[in-house]
Amino acid sequence: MTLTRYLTQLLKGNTDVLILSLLEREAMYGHQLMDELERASSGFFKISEGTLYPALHRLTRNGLIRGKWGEIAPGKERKLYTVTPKGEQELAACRSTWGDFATAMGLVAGPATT
Amino acid sequence: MTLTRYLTQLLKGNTDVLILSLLEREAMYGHQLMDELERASSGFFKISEGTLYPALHRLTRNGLIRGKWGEIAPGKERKLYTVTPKGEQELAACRSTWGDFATAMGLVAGPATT
DNA sequence: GTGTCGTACTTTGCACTGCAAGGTACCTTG
DNA sequence: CAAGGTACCTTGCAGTGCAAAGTACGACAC
Repeated sequence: MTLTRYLTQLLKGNTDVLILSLLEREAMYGHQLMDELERASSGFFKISEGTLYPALHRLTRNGLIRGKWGEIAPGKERKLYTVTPKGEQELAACRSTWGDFATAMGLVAGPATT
Repeated sequence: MTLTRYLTQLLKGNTDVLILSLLEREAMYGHQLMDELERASSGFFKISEGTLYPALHRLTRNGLIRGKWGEIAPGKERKLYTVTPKGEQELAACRSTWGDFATAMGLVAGPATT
């Protein structure tokens, strides 16, 4: 399906924004993020581990989030991620950019007389 | 600038949709598409040749558009592209997908209390 | 205890796309 | 003729999503 490919490309870049948005609400660990993302988007977004973990490491490397091992329950160690101040700024900037982008898309591809 | 990188990633996949949308209105050739895209988006989208031509060839290879050499004026040969029926269908599908994607983005990253 | 399963984290290799840069050809203008 | 602009094409690199494979550990059944 070529539509699947389109979706894959659409996700590019937005993965980081989605992760930051979720972490802004609440600190989470990897798999929790995957589940929350799917639920928050009503099942629309389903990212795989091969997408999520590299993204988390990338965001960490860029100083937008920070991960700390912690015990979420007796005997349960998880890597909890939180958004840094720099991450907050970046997220705000990306939201603005996304708005502009969506507007421009509407101008060009929008006049769908559908 | 990391925002520039974000924009680059956002464009991924959408290049094809933008090109199809413009060609749906009117047959055009390469450079004309670059100019029209910039104008139609109020200067927001500025794609380079290295993005445009490979995209045109990709769309042609997939049977979504068709290019024919023609004389647009005495002594001026240009490669004019038109959208095929398959391209029209694809474009409609992509528009629908784009709408769903934008909606999902709003659900997750939307609550910008900015 | 042992085996099996599910959860959690990580990494590798591939596929796709945008883009800077370089190349060719033609027409126009000085 | 030289210089510049327009138009088309190609190459090499960078960034990202993803399938797949690997490791580790706790929970459960037997």
